Amino acid sequence: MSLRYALIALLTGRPMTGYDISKSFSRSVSHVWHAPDSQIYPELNRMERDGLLISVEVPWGKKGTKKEYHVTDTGLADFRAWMESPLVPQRQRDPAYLKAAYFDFADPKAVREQLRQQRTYWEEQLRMLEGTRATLVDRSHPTLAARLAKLDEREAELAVRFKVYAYDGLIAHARTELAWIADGFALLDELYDS
Amino acid sequence: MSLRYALIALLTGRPMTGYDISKSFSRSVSHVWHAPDSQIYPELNRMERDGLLISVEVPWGKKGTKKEYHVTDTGLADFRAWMESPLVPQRQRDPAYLKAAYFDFADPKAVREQLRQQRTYWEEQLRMLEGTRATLVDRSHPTLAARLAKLDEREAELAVRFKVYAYDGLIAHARTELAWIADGFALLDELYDS
DNA sequence: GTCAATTAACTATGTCCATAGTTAGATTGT
DNA sequence: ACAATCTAACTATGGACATAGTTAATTGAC
Repeated sequence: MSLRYALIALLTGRPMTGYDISKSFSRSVSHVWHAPDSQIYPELNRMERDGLLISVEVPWGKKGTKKEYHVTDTGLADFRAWMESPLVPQRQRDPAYLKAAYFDFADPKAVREQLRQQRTYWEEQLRMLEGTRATLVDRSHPTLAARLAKLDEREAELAVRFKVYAYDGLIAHARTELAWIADGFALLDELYDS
Repeated sequence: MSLRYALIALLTGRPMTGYDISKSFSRSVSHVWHAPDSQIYPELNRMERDGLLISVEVPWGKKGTKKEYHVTDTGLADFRAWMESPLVPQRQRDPAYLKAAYFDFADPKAVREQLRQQRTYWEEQLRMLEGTRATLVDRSHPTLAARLAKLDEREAELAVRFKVYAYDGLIAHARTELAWIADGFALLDELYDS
C-alpha cells in the first residue's frame, strides 16, 4: 500500500505523467521507495479509479497525447490520513545478514569478494544520498523546488527540513552498513590470516 | 529465494519438523529472516521435491506421526553455492523514511506519537537482539549448540564468531534507527515548540 | 533524410508474501 | 472426565513485486 502514498507524495510537488514518475523513481525517489514501471502504471490506474488522482490528457507533439496525473482533494485527505496512521514495522528480510551468519560455510576468498562488492555498492549509495541531500539543502532539487514554489517561507522551511531529515536517516544507515562491512574485513583477517 | 537458504541454514543445526521450524522462525530466526507458516510449509515441500531435503516420518504419540526434515548433500552443496554467489542488494522500501520525508503533511502530535511507537519497537528489538547475542557468545543458544556439537573447536569458533558478527550488524542497525528517532524528536522540538 | 535515442504507456507471467483461516491428534491441569 | 492448550501440518485468497517484454510517436544527431 505504500507505493500508493509514495505516488501521491511525489505528485504533490507537481503534476506528472506516468513516464515522468517512472523516471523520478529510477532517479532520486528510489532512495526512499523503489518501484518498477509494471507496478507504477497499474497503480496509477487504480488510484484514478479510486478517485485519488485525476488524469488530464495533454497534447504531445503533433498527434500524440500524454496523461498528466493530478492529486485530488480525496487523494490528499487519504495521504494525510495515512501519514497520521501508525507505522507498521518492516520485517527483517535482508539476505546480507543471513549470509553473514553463515560465512563459515563459504570460502574466505568468496566472502572477501562479496564484502568488497557490498562496500562498493554502499559507497555508491552514500555518494548519491549525499549528493541529493545537498540539492535539498540548497533547494535546487527539481521536484522539491516545484513544491516549494507553492508554499510560504515557513511551510517551505518545514518541507525542506523533513526531507533532509529523511535523507540523514538513509545516510546514517549507509554509514552503519559500511562500518559493519569494515568490521567484516577485520574479522576475516583475524580468523583466517594471522 | 532466500527463504530456501534460511531453511537449509537452520536445518544444518539439527533436523526439524515444519512445526519446529515455524516456532524457530517466530522466535530467534525472524531477527535475520522473517517468514510465516504459509510460506514455510509449501517451501519445505518444494525443497524436498527438488532434492535439497529429505523428510523422515517419525512417530508422535500413539497414532500421530511427524515429518523431520534433513538436509541432503545436494542441499548443502546448493547452500554453499548460494553462499558464494554475489549478493543482490536489497531495494529501499521502508515506509518509515517515506513518511519522514513528508512529516510536514501530518499533525506534529501524530508525528510525535509515531516516533514514540517506533522508539518502543526498536528498543524492544534491541533488547531481544542483545539477549540473543549473549546466548551466542556463551554458546547456550539451542540451535547453535546443536550445530556446535558436530564441529571441532576451530570450526565452532568460526561458527560462533560469524553469528555474533551478524547480530552485531543488526544491533548497530537498531542503534542507528534509535539515534535517528531521537534526532526526529529534537527536530520537532526545534520546528514546532520553540 | 534517416536512424538512434528518447518519451510515453503499457502487458504478461510468475514468484513472494501477508492475513487468516482449517483439521486433527497429544498433553496438561483440575 | 474433560476442557484448554499445544503440537503438527497444512490451505485459500489476494496483493506486492520482479523480470522481461511490447507498441508507437517524437526528437536530436549526422
